Amino acid sequence: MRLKAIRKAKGISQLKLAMDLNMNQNTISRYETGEREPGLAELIQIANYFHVSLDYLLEQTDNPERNL
Amino acid sequence: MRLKAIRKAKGISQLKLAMDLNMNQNTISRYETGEREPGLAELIQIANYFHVSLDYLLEQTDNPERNL
DNA sequence: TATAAATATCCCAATACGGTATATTTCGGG
DNA sequence: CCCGAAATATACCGTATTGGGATATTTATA
Repeated sequence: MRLKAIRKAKGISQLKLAMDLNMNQNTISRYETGEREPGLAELIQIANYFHVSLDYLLEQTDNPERNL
Repeated sequence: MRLKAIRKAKGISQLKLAMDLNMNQNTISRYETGEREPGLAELIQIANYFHVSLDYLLEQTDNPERNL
């Protein structure tokens, strides 16, 4: 999860992000420390919030040959 | 999850996929029916197996303006 | 250095997960 | 058509993982 870096790049706090996404601050913290994993719904919410792709968020080097 | 469609396009069975990924056949079935959600590790395994992006696998319309 | 903001951790009940086993559906050959 | 086999879905169950409230710790600022 590249969450922490992305969030900081946007200069927003865990708390604000959490509130915007109707989550708990500690949940965000746990995602960032890797103590917990987000479900797919949360993952997508986060990606959409920051306008980043899931591959980017999950640090997948975008595979050049893909989709189908 | 666009898993079922992708898998069928490649013409492989749930069982073969499951064995290739060291998973159980019913686990694949559950992902496809939506009864269960894969964790991030499984998700990435599957995307890599089929050489598709996570966004594609999760039916995210690749956001044109993205990644930072 | 005191206070506030930001982030991490503890404990817990609830849920979601995967495995084995089994049922159901799909499909090709006779 | 019908039967058997392959493919897929469902039931049950023990366990692991999750998120929330509360709180501790760290970081920043005045």
